Amino acid sequence: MPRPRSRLRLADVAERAGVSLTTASRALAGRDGVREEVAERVRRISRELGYVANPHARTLAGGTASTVGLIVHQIDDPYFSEIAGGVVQVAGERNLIVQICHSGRNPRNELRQVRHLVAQRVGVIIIAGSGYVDPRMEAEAKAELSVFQDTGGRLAVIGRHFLNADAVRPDNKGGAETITGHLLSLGHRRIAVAAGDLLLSTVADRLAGVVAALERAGLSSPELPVAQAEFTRDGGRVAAERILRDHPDTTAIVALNDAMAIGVLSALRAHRVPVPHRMSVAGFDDVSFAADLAPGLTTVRLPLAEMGRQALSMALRPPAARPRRKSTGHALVVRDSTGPAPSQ
Amino acid sequence: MPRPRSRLRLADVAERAGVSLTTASRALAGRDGVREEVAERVRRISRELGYVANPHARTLAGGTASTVGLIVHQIDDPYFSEIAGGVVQVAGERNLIVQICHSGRNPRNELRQVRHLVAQRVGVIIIAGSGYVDPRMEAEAKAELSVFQDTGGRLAVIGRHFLNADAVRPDNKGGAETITGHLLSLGHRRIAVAAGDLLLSTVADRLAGVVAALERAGLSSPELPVAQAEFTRDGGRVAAERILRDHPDTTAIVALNDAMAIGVLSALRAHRVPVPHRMSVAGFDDVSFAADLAPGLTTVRLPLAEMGRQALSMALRPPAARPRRKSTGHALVVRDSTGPAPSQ
DNA sequence: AGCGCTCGCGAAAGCGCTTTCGAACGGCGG
DNA sequence: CCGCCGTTCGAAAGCGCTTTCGCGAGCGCT
Repeated sequence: MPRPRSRLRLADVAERAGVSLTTASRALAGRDGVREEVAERVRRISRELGYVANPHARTLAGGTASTVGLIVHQIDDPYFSEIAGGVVQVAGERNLIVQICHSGRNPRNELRQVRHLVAQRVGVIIIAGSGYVDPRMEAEAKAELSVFQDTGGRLAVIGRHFLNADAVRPDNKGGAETITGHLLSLGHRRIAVAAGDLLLSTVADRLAGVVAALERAGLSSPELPVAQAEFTRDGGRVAAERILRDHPDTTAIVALNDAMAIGVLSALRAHRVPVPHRMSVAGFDDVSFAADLAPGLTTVRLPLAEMGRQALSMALRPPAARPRRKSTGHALVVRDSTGPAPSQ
Repeated sequence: MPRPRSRLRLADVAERAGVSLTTASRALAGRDGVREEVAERVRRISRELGYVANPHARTLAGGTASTVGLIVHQIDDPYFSEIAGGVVQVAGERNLIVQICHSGRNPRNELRQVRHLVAQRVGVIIIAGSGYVDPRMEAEAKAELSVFQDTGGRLAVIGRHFLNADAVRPDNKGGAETITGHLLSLGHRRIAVAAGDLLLSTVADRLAGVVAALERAGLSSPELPVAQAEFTRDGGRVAAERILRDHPDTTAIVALNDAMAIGVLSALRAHRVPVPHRMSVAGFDDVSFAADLAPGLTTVRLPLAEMGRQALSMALRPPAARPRRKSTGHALVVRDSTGPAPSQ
């Protein structure tokens, strides 16, 4: 589909302002070497004409696009959509454009998306969501991203480890310790975990937190029942079924994210297991509607939107000598899905 | 941040293949005028070298970017993130890039985003979410979008009216009639509505459906209590408060989307109004976690992800003479938030 | 053999912008 | 009054790609 020539070029603005293309460019870019009076005139004319630069031309000439690539596992997962909300907000304020890609929790796919973004010459890449402990994939992605950084690209990651990248890191281990401690203090001793793929670093970290809390309480962790399934609502359902079957005397389930917790609650409802009287359920993330579930979900609050905002803000700051780390706080949010352990 | 020259140019591929730039370009684009044997060689070399075209150069030279712009009110609203999920999925399959913008339900902002996308030379724009009945704004946006279409851009809208655009249209009126009918059949007569901004076409359409159902049942609609507030969870809370205060004998509230329904439920819980025994609540959209609320939300199911998929697929098909319309089905989903009207 | 075709390919002209390099100008000291 | 410098601006060279135009070769035809 052939498009007619662009509607309004910088040359048009320059002509109207009675200056050269060069001067117009400099004026609008705020470069110096242009008398303030002239610059102002160019800006005014540009505004009057409604001129908007062609970003492709700009990128081609200049090197880097004013675009940020955001890689999430799945945008319709509230965890990611809330993070994305934060990213899009900051981007909007700075007139940047956000490109969204799904990695679908698939390392190969993620690599592909990274390649895509690099080919696009985006200026910033933000990767949200856990990395894979799978070393081979991780290595390939790392290689690709290092090239990206070496050529001036800015990288920030949320909730995963990555050498040389600015990182926003929720305290997964600490949060898991906190919530496990909450259950212990309610008297629970037979605790089970609904976990996602253990190769996901987030899952591994949170699980480590649960184990740490149990050990600190003097409970031997080797026998900790860990039901591994997808890190989603359906996975939570599956995990809960398995726990009910294999460890029927469990009194509390820690789901390693809210999505799984929802699945767990749903499975428990199907099995007519009263929550929290017979079984306590805890989640992690505090996605926006955790409060509205039946029953309200006790969980660990992570400032998701804020994390997205911080990631982009960090990436946008001039590159530091050493990668920045921003640890986010977490807070225990007690609602109705947890209660005292049944007195047996 | 100056970037070194691109890693690999089409010229490099052409040289290695022993053909001219022109031929290489044609070969990779699948244009004819190049012997199959030569084309195959170019493709092979390109693959071996891992060549990826610079999309900005391509756009600049060619006219249109292989990018789709998606305008949503707010990406962390499940209604939109589920739609976005569908769009991103189809885009991923076709190697397109999705750019997300927030309009924040603000007409002026939406216009700004449209301008931005047009300036970006995106090939496709998808606008999700209701339009504004505000004629002035709408007119400006229409002008902008018409230019976009005239210059070969493809436009699709979801859930709003727009001349000349392919559209995916949930049956807002019909769905609202259905759910109102459900409440009527449960014996409710004093029904109130929690509505968003009436200037939003979605709100207007759904409200019309409620009114139509009531009129068909012989109930005079002029006295229908309509509490207008933001089209969000908070708005739902506000609307519920107002309904409880001004129309204390109401037995059922129709919220015009699930977000408001959640707010309504939350307000009712705060006021200790038992749902559904004292008050039935119905929503609209069936966002993914409506089933997990307390109590499970009776609502109208819209195939949100599918709507996103359809919108992009439609926009990608070669332009038709007349704009395409795709009406989506809807289904009443009865859960626990609605029940028989209290016997007074 | 000579003519006009078609077919396959390459040279070159942009697309709209940024940036380098050099020109013009005015002010200054010598 | 001349030369030098700093400042302000413009001409032009790309950035990497697509596309128009034209050339030359090979074909069938008269």
